[in-house]
Amino acid sequence: MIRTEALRVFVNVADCGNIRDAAERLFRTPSAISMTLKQLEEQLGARLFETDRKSTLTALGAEMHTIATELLRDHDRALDRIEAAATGRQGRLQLASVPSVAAELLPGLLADFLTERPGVTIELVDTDSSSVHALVAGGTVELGIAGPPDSGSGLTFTPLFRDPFRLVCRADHALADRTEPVTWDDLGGQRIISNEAASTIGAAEYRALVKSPALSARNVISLLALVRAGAGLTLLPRLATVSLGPDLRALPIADPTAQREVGVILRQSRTPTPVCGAFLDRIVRGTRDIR
Amino acid sequence: MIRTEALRVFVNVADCGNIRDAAERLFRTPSAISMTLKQLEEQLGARLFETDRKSTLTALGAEMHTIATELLRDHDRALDRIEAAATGRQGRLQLASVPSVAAELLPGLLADFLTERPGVTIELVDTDSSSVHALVAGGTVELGIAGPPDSGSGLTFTPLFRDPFRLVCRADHALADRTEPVTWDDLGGQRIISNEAASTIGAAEYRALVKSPALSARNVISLLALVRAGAGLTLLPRLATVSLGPDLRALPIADPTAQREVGVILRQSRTPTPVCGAFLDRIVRGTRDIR
DNA sequence: AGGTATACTTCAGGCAAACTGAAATTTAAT
DNA sequence: ATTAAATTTCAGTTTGCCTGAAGTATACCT
Repeated sequence: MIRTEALRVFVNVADCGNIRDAAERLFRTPSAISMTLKQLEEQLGARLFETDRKSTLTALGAEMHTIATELLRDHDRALDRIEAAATGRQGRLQLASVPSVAAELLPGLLADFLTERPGVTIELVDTDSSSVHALVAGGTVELGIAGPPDSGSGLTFTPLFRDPFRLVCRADHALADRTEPVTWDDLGGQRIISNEAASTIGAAEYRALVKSPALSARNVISLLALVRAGAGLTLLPRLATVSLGPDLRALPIADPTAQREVGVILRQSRTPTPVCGAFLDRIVRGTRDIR
Repeated sequence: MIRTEALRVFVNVADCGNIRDAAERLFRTPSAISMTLKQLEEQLGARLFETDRKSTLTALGAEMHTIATELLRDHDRALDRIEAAATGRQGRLQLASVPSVAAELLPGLLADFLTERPGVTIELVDTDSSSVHALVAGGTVELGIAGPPDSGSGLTFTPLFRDPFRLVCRADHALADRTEPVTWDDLGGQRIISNEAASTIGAAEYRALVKSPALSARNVISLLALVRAGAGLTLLPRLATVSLGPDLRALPIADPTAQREVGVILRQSRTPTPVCGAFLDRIVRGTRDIR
């Protein structure tokens, strides 16, 4: 069997015009090169060089040189692609995230990641937590960033950080200038606009506040528009409130259980691609301080 | 370094869906396959199969499978081309020959040769002996079939057979019905049309006959046309006379030195291509009986 | 032409890598 | 739970490449 490395030896000797220089290039001794060349010629049953001074190729040698050079080029290129795919230097990363993380955390992380890995392509979908779960479960997206999924969904959840809810109200609202954290009692009689993120709040007091089907919104933009319009108040994770306008306030809440958990969603028994794995490391490192 | 054979192992296992079958295909034991696979995953730093039952690939494994399959296809194809070139199964053979050999001997040999080696291309030039030498010396053609070249021309000559000259005359010529071989004396007073082949005849008597610049022709067709027209007689190698029409005769010549030597012309210190080498064998075998 | 330097090949020994067969472990199935 | 099958691990052997030294051929120089 003709070894690829024997062809590489041949091409190098042909290019150098002598064994000594080729040996140096290949970090071998001349004797090793000589033996490899001899073996190659035996396997082919024909000579590749005119004399044993390797300065001139036979006709077959010249033909071989063309074919082997091409072979090695393709070979090295393919091996590089494999290497790139395996180390995550190259590949496609499809991910879905809840909007707050997508807007506040991911941009910086993704920008750095792409700069380090020019061969990587990223596709980001931002949507609510349950859609993130669905996209990961369905394989549309490899990685999700959202709250914990239902058990038995075939998904794994790796917690990243916890994020306390805040009360969002207009700057001219009665509660806006409170210095103390807001209690559930403070919200008695207020109209609360429910939303998907806040629905994970387990506190019975909150449940009572949003029990009746008053008003709810799915999208953060419309949610805030409703608050701005004076339609009511809402609760949002802290991260979703960092870029509110001057006309709105985000007030801490006294109940420490009013928080959401954000983590990474993956499909069970699906080894992540190397790109995904690398980005995962990056996310964990990038959110360690928030935890 | 990732070996090509390791990739072949991987692709086979992926295709078979298990190690045992792949081991059988590759004439290895399952343990060898297992170790190669393990080593490959270590070199990549990532898993290629989801479980250690090799039935499902990871995302990286699937990507690798695509790349590696393509790599192996190209690799095997290139190696086959090399093999074909080295064994003369494929390639181009450019050869030049004197017309008599080209017309009488080569057609059969070439036809057989091409049937055995479908990948081979042949280009045949037929011209006079000295042009054959020039074409070989100039590299236009790799192999020549002709008389011996001048020494010092950088050509090698391998004798194939000797071919006695015959006297060509019209069927109604006075000499046409002779039963005895023709002597130089018989030709006294006859007009001899000289030609390149006959100019190698060394006999002083013949030299005397064609000394004065009477008539000469280069091409066999025109030479015979002249004889037919009654312009004179000529001497041609026996091989060139086997297909004369009924109106011409080819008479043996008494002088045993009136013969030409035909052989193979190659460039000195140029290793013949494998196709050429193979055809050379064929010529030698095909002309052994004539010698 | 002869001597010398250079280039290549050959040889023997060392060493690393790969393969085999047996035993252990893991996984799937009844 | 037990059994059967598949895979991995382990130890030992073999294979084959590489090195360094010695030998041979070639080219260059005087």
